[in-house]
Parts: sequence; C-alpha cells; structure tokens
Amino acid sequence: MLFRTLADPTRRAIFEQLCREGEQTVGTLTTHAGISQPAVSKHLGVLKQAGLVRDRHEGRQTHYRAQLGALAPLIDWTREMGGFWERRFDQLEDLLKRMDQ
Amino acid sequence: MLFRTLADPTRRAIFEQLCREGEQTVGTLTTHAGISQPAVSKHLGVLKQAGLVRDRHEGRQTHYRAQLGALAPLIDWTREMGGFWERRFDQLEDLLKRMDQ
DNA sequence: TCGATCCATAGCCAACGGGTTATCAATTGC
DNA sequence: GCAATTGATAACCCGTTGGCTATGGATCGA
Repeated sequence: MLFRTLADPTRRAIFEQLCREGEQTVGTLTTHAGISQPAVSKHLGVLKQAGLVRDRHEGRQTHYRAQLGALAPLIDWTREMGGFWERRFDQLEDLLKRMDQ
Repeated sequence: MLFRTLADPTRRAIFEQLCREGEQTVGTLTTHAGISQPAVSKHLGVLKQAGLVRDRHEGRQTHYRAQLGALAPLIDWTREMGGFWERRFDQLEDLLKRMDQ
C-alpha cells in the first residue's frame, strides 16, 4: 500500500510539501500542485487511506498534515531486506570457514 | 523510479525472494511467482532498469541477484522527510520559547 | 545434428490510474 | 437571505501497465 501510494510523483510531491511546510489547506496545496483541485482531493484521499496524512476540518476548509509515523513500515521493510542480505552473507562466511578447516 | 518499481506486489515479491534466497535463475523465480515466465522476465527487466537487480548469464540460463545498494535513495528520502519534520518542530519550539519571554 | 530447454521479445488485451469538467453540500461574508 | 468560496464526489477519457500466448534465438544433451 505504501509503495503504491508513494509511486505517483504528484502525490509524492504533495506529501513532501506537507512534510516541509506542515499543515496546509486543499487550496494552498492545489496552487502548488499544478493540477485541478479535484485531482488534489483525490490524491489526498489516497494519502489519507494509506495513513500518510490526517485531515482537520475548520469551517469550509480542510487542513491536511503529514503523518510521518506512517513511513515506519517502509523503513522496516528496507531493514528487513538488508537483514536477509546479511544473513546470507553470514551463511557464506560460515561455509567458507568450514571449507577452510 | 524506485517507488514505482516496488509498487507492484508481484515485482516486490520477486525482489524479496532474491534478497532472501540470493541468486536465482529465471526458471526458479517463475515457479515461485505463480505467473508466466514472460511476465517474470518483464518484471526482472523493470527491476534491472531500476538498478535493483543484476543479471549474470551462464549457458542458457540467466541468474539474477538483488542489488541492495539501490535502496539507498529510498532510505535517504525517508530520512529527508523526517528531517523536514524535525526542522519544523525546532521552529515551533523556538517560537514557543520566544512567546514565553 | 537434432530435439529439448531456457529465456527474451513481440503483440495483444483487459483493468487500473490519474487527469479533466460538472456539480453539489457546506460554510461564510455582505 | 443570497452570492461567493471551499472542497468532495461523480462521470468520463485516455495512457499505462501487468497479464497472457506465440515465437525465436541460444545453448545443452543425446
């Protein structure tokens, strides 16, 4: 889900801006995104579904902010891949040691 | 490019297997992938283009292995996002300090 | 040498995704 | 109360993508 959500450049740009600038309204995000407001809303919906942003309603505007903790699974995944690699390396090392005897 | 490449579950599964099991032939990967061999080849092509795997030809079979270093930009990106967040937090802290005086 | 195996490529198709415009509900200012 | 603003949703269009089958080139075994 995370990878798919962050795969789109426009959507990633929106998320990055929220990380950089903090809370932003849909209108502000739209002016920077270079696409129509409905398109921005759609992207925000996807980001929200992935847990990457949260929204807060204030009158007729909606403020969105990045939810950085949602990136944790991504960090875990990369660590896991690295772990697999290291484990294989250890096995190779063991094998070489046994061959050395 | 990285996010887009890893967005597809099947492709990610292939990459994960290469991380777990080390070098694998196209045939072996195909048996585990549950899709046709051409589909696997296509995925491997995309992974290769993204730098996530390298291939080695040996007779009529092609061995693929994960190139873990290619994940570095991804790790950098998450760190950058975290950095943005912290900077904003620091600014907020400063602001509160000034208001406290 | 000849059939079998392994993999890559080509060509095709259905589904998905990201964009648009149109519209509507809710809120706000006059 | 009414017009204007804000953002979400609906309906639609079209390019991309991930799957398939068919095929061909290269290598290996007999």
